[in-house]
Amino acid sequence: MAIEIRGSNILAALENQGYRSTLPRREIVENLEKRTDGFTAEDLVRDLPHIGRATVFRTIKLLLESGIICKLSLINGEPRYSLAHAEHHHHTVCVTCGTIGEFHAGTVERVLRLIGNEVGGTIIGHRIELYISCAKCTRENRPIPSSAHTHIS
Amino acid sequence: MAIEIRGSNILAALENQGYRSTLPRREIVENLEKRTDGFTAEDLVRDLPHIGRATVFRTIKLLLESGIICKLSLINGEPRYSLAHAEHHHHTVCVTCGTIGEFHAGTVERVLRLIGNEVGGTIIGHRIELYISCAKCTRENRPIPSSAHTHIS
DNA sequence: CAGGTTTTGAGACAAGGTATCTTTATGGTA
DNA sequence: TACCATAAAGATACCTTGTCTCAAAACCTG
Repeated sequence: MAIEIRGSNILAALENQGYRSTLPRREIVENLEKRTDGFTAEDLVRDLPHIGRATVFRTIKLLLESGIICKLSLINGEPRYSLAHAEHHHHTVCVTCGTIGEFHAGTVERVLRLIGNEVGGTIIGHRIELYISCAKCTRENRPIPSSAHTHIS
Repeated sequence: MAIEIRGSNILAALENQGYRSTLPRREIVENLEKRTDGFTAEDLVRDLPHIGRATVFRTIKLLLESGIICKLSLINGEPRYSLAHAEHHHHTVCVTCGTIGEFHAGTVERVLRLIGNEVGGTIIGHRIELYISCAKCTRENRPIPSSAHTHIS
């Protein structure tokens, strides 16, 4: 039931922006609402083989622009999408199992704003990803890929 | 002269890691040292047509792993490389002209460390990009592409 | 300068995404 | 409810950013 409500919310959000509620869009939204972790565009393509690849990508773009999903990078740069649970937030990404979490930190935002002012010009926004080995992977002693360290600034 | 010295430093760094100092590598290093802003792999390929594309990408990888250059994302996700001027730092990226700057903020690092601890697990690293309209673009009233706002979390 | 190892270049391949073009679905309206 | 203008879908070609393979060339060391 909760899912039903959520689904209609997302579609309603799209409709409010002037987009039509079509069958492919409904199926894509329904599919990604079942997901509790990051996913790729190809995941959706595989799951919904009767929907064209282009449509999947177009819908992803729409959902990104509406802030319903976010796009983020694994430590090696691979893209992942994830449902947005909060208004403004960033992601923790486990480098070994790929699990994605959300966090928000006012302090970081404030500091970035200060830096932006120092640099001069106008702040548009920022991108932050925090790479971790998650609690579970750490507990299970899952090895950190050595390549991990070469990927981050 | 300064460039000469720098060039040999970079090549020396590669040699210290067991890599050979070859003509293509020397030319690539020389080329990217002339650059004062972000560049793409294709920029190098175009500039050095007698060097194979694979070699350019292989050398970029080497330089990334040695921390000599960094890889970052424009606001739309397009990759850019830039010479690393400081040990650990992040980048400001102008969304209108693409100019790239560096900054370092201990506060941000500290806060991210705290967040990592809260989440549990082990911190591996982070990625931060601060998107701005740089001082020059702001002064000249260069319009922010509206798409800019749809690309950031 | 011979020999073993690294590196290169050419080109095929792969992932992730966009553009184009024709056909189909949708939603408003008579 | 049927009609119509328009938005969206599907198929497919294409693009960008890389990576892989494999034979040939370049390096270094003795």
